[in-house]
Order: sequence, then C-alpha cells, then structure tokens
Amino acid sequence: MGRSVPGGALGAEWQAQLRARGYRLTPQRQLVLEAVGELGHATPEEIVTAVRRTASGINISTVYRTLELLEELGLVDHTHFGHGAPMYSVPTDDKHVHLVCRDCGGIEEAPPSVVDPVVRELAATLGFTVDVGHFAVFGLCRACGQS
Amino acid sequence: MGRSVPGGALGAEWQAQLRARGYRLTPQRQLVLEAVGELGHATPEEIVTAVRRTASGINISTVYRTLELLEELGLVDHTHFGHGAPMYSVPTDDKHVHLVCRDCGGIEEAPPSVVDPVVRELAATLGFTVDVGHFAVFGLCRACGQS
DNA sequence: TTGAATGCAAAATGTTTGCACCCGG
DNA sequence: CCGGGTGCAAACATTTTGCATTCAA
Repeated sequence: MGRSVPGGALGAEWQAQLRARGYRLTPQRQLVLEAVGELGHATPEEIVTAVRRTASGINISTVYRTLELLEELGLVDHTHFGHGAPMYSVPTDDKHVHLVCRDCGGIEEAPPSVVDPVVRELAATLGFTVDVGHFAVFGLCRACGQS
Repeated sequence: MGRSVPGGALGAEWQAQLRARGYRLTPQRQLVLEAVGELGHATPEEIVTAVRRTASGINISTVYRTLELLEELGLVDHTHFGHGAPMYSVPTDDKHVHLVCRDCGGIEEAPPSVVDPVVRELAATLGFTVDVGHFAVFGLCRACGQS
C-alpha cells in the first residue's frame, strides 16, 4: 500500500523548500508527490493515471518534469528494474533491497540488513556510498531456480 | 578491452549448439558474437556500429534478434544500468559487480567477492540465486560523494 | 505584472513487428 | 527446394524538447 504523504506538517516543509529554491508550488506538483507516496512504487505512466483521477488535464511531460524536480529536491527517488519504465517512490518508504528474477520478471524485497557487509566494504575500499533503496539484485527466484 | 571470442575451438562449440537446436549459422550471428566479445560491454547500437565495419549492410533489428537468440543460448548476457540501453557482454568475461554513480553516471567495477556474503544469505533465506554478473549497485562514487 | 510552469505537439531514443526476399542446410 | 533469417519500413514505448499560453507570487 505504501505511505501517503501527509498534507500537514510534511507538506509545509517541502513547500517551503520549493520556494526557498525559487520554485513555485503548483497543484500538479502537489498531486504528483501525493500520488507517488500513495502508489508506493510507480512508473510515470501509472502516476499520470493516478493524478488524472483528480486533475484530468495533467500532461505526461509535466509528470516527467515534476519527477525530475522532486528527485532533485530529494522528495522522490527512482529505481530501474531490468525492463521498461523506472519506478518512483518516496525515499521515506521503508528501504529495501529489490530482487529481480530474470526469468519470471517478479520482484521480491529483502531487508537492507542483508547488504550491510557490502555497503561497509565498498565504502572502505572504494569510497563508494551505496544507495540501499536503489539496490537492485538480479538472479533467479526460488520458483524459477529449480533447475 | 575485453576478451575476444576465439574463432577456433570455442567457435565450433557454439556453432554445433546452434544447429543442435535447429538454428542456422549465419555470418551476422558470427559477427555479432565476435563484436560482443571484443567490445566487452556494449549497447546494441555500439554493436551494430562495430559489425558494420565488416558487414556494412547489417540491420539493427537483426542485432536485436541475434542478441536475444545468443542470450537464450547462454552465449551473451545483458545488464541494465540506470539510464538508456542495456549492455551486452559474453558471460565468460570476468564477472564483476557494477557500481553506478547516480550523480556523474560513471560506472566502476568491484570484485565479486565483496558480494559473497549477500549471495549466500539470499540463497539461504529466500532461495534466491543471485546473478553476480548482473549485480548493479547504485550510489555515489568517491568524487561525487564529497558532501 | 512577469517569468516559471504547463499543455500540446513534435522529435528523439530504444525496441519490436510484419512482410517480402534471400540463403543455409 | 524449403523454412529459417535478414533487411526494410513502419509501429511502439518511453522520454525529451520547443513554443505559445497560463498562472503563482
């Protein structure tokens, strides 16, 4: 189900953040951010569909531009799974590792703790800061792996 | 630089494998497989460009169809990095973990040993078989992470 | 008022498909 | 020969861009 973005305190925060950077607060931006929060993980296409239930006129290009802006502000996040469109989500959602099955295309989630050793080692050896929420692991799920 | 596919022993092997499955051996298929081996990691576009140096008439759609076939035979492999086209390589290339910087878009490689603990844990807890060669880690590289 | 943001349409990518012709076996 | 494979063109899917209009501040 995913978290919804509260219209209250949190709302005021990011709206102020927007203006502080010289951007404007528009209904489209509010609706897109809300939709991403409510959908949990969604493609731009799914997002525009959701937003159109409230604002039927919104254009897909506005969604793309808005997602880019919201991501720049750290209000949303996106992950690519093997196939088509990326999935957007709010970074305050529970972080988890995505397991993508290369056979059935299914996506499972695992607790971020499983990758802690990797995160630490990459930081120590290469100075690379892993973004756990975008961690994508490809392979075969239990069902497809029955070789 | 990547490994090149030897035209000798290995060549005979996969050619027999092709025929065994009822497929035909064509110059296009040979050239695409060679190109993937020589390029190391390459997009379909880069592959068609390389092949055209030898066979100027080859079509991009043939490359897509050929890559799909070669992948089905296990002769090539592909990985998605965040952005555009996937990268194809021959699975006999040294396996490595890909580190994709979400800021500069750069791609680093790390030895697969760093992810061994994760591979073992996911196999044990979820029965998920990790495909190490397609392991993609997103985050910030040392240069971009200087916060 | 004023320029940032939107909607629209068109272009740019990346990938797939239908079909007539060609060629490997 | 014969059916799988190729080239070509057109369709698709996704994302980006130019531009006139609109609206938040």
